[in-house]
Amino acid sequence: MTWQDVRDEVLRRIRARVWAPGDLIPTEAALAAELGCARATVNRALREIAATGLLDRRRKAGTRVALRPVAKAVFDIPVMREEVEASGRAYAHRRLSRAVRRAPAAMARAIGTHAGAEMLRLGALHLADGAPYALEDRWIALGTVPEARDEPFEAVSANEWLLRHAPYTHGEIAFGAVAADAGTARSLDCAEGAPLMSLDRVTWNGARPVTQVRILFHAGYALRTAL
Amino acid sequence: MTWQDVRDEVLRRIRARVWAPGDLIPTEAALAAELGCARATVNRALREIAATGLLDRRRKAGTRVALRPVAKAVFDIPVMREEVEASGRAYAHRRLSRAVRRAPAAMARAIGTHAGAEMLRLGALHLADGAPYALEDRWIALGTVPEARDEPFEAVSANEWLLRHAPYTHGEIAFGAVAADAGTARSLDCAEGAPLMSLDRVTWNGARPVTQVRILFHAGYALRTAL
DNA sequence: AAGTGGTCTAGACCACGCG
DNA sequence: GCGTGGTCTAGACCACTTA
Repeated sequence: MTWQDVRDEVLRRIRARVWAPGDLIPTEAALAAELGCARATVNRALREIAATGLLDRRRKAGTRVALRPVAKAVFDIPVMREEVEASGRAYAHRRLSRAVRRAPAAMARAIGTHAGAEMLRLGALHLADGAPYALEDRWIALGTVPEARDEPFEAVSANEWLLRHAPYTHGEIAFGAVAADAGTARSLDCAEGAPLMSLDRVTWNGARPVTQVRILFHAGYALRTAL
Repeated sequence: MTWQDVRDEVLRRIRARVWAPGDLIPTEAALAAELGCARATVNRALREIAATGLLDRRRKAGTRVALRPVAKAVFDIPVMREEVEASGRAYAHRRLSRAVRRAPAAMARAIGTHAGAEMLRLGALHLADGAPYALEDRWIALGTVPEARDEPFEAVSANEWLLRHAPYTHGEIAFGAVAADAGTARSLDCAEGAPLMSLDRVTWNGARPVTQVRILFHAGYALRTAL
């Protein structure tokens, strides 16, 4: 009886409505005895299921089948090179612009720095087999990552450079839909006003802002995963 | 030394570049000895870190700091009622249409049923404090879920009903961006051509298709998570 | 106060996959 | 072949939460 076996058996009972949504299921000790394995094995199995949202576990209260399973899905955050190469195409990266700027007020608020702080602004285009894949508009906090000032970001993409040189402790990410403006349409070779997926990401290292980036994907891009 | 302590110490060393990307880190046994805890504790910690993509683990090859960390993020799949109520607004649901139809060829291909199979097609609008929140276009496979034929889906939303009556074993989900057509714009109270987030989901119970749904969110909707 | 999940330990065996 | 991670076990103590 491996923990995977226990997990599958528990899932089977949930799906077969042996344990209906809202029901309290047996304790770890009881299941271990019934299935003939150690309590730790049952614990591992139930912990994995709870992580998918199908079970609610609370000390003393026990384990219940979730009333309304909050489906959770793990998405791989796009790392351009991987994503493009995984599809069998050649990845390339072109720097469009590079300038040291003072943080506009809105950005300062968003990342928690003071307005006017020095930042490096980078524009870049990601390509798959030469075709536009995504357009990137990035701000790097020079107060946190001063070495970025001396990096041209031509051969190496900002994303890959930052992964190696600027660790972060936490961040936020959001996907949305936006209409392509004229410049974006030109870069991504799509119609002006075309609906595009956008990705906004902000990362911090402790209390210090590291980078803020907005990526606009080519028309037709979708974020996919299995359930 | 709890597994969280071990995890934090390992993360600290990765961030401090004690172990640089690509480096082989000590074995579980070595770390357990160094940190003064059981190997199982180290295993749990490393397993958790590996799940976030920061470590690569392979038997015999050992554990390495990921060269290009594939960031993974867990998103809660929107369950309308929860999402709306979590924001402090009142949830409501309005059925727009209901009809038994034969599966069009494109849909049959997508979900793996035969063209012409009987399906229940439902249109619905989800509301938050009376304002349009999302527009739903759903097809339910009557061959797999015959009970759906007798359900009006007026009081209960299709999503909530299916969660209780039609278990699924696996599925696919995709987020994209689309432009609002005239009908959608009217339903969601936005401009025609406005960029909207779309969610497409297909689920199966074993080899049998259960349901296919496309949801279009109100303009400005974004899918968010913390890193 | 007591029951339940959360975790640690020490030891063991196994399976995979480099060399 | 053999080193490394993957997992199981049996027992123990702890922490949280609810009754």
